[in-house]
Amino acid sequence: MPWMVRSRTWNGEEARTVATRSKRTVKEAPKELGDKPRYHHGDLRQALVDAAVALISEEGFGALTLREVARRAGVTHAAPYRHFTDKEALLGAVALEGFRAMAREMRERMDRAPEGPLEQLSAAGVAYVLFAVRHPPHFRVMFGPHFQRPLKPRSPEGEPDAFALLVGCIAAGQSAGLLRQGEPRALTLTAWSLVHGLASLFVDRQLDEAVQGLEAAEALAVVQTRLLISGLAHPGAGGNSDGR
Amino acid sequence: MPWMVRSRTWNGEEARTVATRSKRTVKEAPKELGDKPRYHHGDLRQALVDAAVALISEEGFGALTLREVARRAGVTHAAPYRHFTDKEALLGAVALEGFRAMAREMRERMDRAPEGPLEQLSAAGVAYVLFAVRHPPHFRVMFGPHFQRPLKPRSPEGEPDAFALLVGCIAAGQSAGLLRQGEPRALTLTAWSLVHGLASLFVDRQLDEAVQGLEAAEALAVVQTRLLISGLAHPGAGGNSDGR
DNA sequence: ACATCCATGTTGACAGCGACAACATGCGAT
DNA sequence: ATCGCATGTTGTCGCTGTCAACATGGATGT
Repeated sequence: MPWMVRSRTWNGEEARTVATRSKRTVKEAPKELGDKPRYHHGDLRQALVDAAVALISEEGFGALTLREVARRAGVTHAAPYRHFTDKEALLGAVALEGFRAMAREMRERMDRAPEGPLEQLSAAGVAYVLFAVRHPPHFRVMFGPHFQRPLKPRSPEGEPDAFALLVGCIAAGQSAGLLRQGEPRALTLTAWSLVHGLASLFVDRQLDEAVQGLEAAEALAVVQTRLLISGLAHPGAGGNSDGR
Repeated sequence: MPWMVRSRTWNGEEARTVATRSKRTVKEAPKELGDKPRYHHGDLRQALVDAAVALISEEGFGALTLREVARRAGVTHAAPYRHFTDKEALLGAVALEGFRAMAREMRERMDRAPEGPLEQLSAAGVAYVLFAVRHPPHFRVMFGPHFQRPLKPRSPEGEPDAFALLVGCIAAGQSAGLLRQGEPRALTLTAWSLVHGLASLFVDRQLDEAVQGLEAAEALAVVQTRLLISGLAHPGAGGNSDGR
């Protein structure tokens, strides 16, 4: 997962171990060998988050078990409780990581795109869909039914989240005269719904088998975003005028 | 849940019992009284599906337990295995019921709408969103991450499913000259993504608190569907032409 | 250098869960 | 009236989430 940044110091050897060791018990290695298992892990919290993501990706949501996550991280079954109050808190950390990474990927793709508001909107929408396609576990945890309370998606730092990026694009397009006027929140919801729906359909495998590849997903996202923009750009003649 | 039709014979007394008894143990009533608990339930399969939906609605997904479902249906913990091979099979029955009900609600609203292809498309889209808002447990099970295999959503009988209804509306609008020409599948995917995204955002409570009511949801769905149609109706000038 | 504190990890336990096997019951076909 | 088999029950197993009590060792002040 190269898009992931370590928040604090990270032991590379342990990271490789986590990525390599699949399901075997941690006790397989004698305690006196070269990769000595230190009593204190170093960054167990991040290791648990990574292990949870990998486990969801490999075995599905039904296999997501706090004990298996601990096993993959090389600790005993109660160690996660020193970093997360319960299973839902671990999933909350995964979701927060996802929200931050999605906003970052959107910002990066917008930086690489031309400067026009429409191009920026297209880049943001495509990046939204591509994040879901590339990181289904994060996306599913972020928007799935796994939390009791609404789970504030806003990133706590000053960086704008995905929704704020879309809002900014729409507002810029409107003030530049490139998008139809009107309630900005309605247009933003349209754009958000479209990209979110497309991403959800991809992640939940509701689409044809032909469009399951990564480049196919990108092509489809580009086409859909272009359709969205050309629809939102249309200035007048809004809808059928019957009041029903 | 008045929209639900019983597939086979259904004992009204037992149904009321299931709807009324919340969490108490079935053993509370002596075995010799008026509502004698028959050894054979009558329609335990449907009762289990109903209990699962009610449980998800009341306590959330984390509380969905085969044993609690059995408890609510008034049977012991192993009885569900006579009707479903495992927990996933019970959820599959919930999903199938949801797909059928959603298609039916869409057909009903389309029947009540005016005859034009655009009005039919609008009715289908609004009904799609409203089904999700009114029946979140079904919607979440239908499109959630709860199944290992893709879960064919097509209804086995001859009735058209939700996707087929959208396809038909788009094709009719195109042949009537009311929607832009082009690949029908792309336009259909646009419409599907929009309504699916809007429905998902509603169900997952990602929207502002102000738009959580049922009538607010319907108003928003109407606005969004109208935006979609006016966007798709625009005949030419499709998008920015740079190849990125 | 060294004692000490406390964040971090371990061991053990408990109730609840999914799933299976063996058994019991009674509806419906004969 | 009988009786087979679909349907429901009882008992069990390994696993899970969570908590309490205990163990370890890195950081800190002197």
